[in-house]
Amino acid sequence: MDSKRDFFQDVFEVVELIPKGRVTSYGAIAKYLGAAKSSRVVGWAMNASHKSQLQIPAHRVVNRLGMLSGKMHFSNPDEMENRLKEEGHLIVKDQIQNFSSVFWDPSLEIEKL
DNA sequence: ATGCTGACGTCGC
DNA sequence: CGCGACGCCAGCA
Repeated sequence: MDSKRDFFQDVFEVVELIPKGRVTSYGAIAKYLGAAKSSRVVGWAMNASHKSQLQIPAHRVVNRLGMLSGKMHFSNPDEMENRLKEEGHLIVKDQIQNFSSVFWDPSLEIEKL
């Protein structure tokens, strides 16, 4: 079965599907993949996203609190915050304001094939 | 080859 | 209600 697909690959596809102006959390992706307890691995996938040739908008992925917990891992920490601001998000203290409104739940937006 | 850490989240006390 | 510990998977020393 293809269910053995790489966990990272699934994460990459979901993250790529995040529409501009929206953000999601590691846990949301993990749950969508059926691994709510593997939220850490989702973050790890983001780390690999830089290695991947695919352009993964990792800046659109934040923690449950809407905090840019992974900004420090970007080429430039300010890049994540800057990009989100360009998409119309308001960042205060490295935290996305109005996070609930811009939150994008894959399990709700993406139709299961 | 083995063990620890790491971009989180949930459960337990 | 607040703090602590565990779990998950993969990369790296």
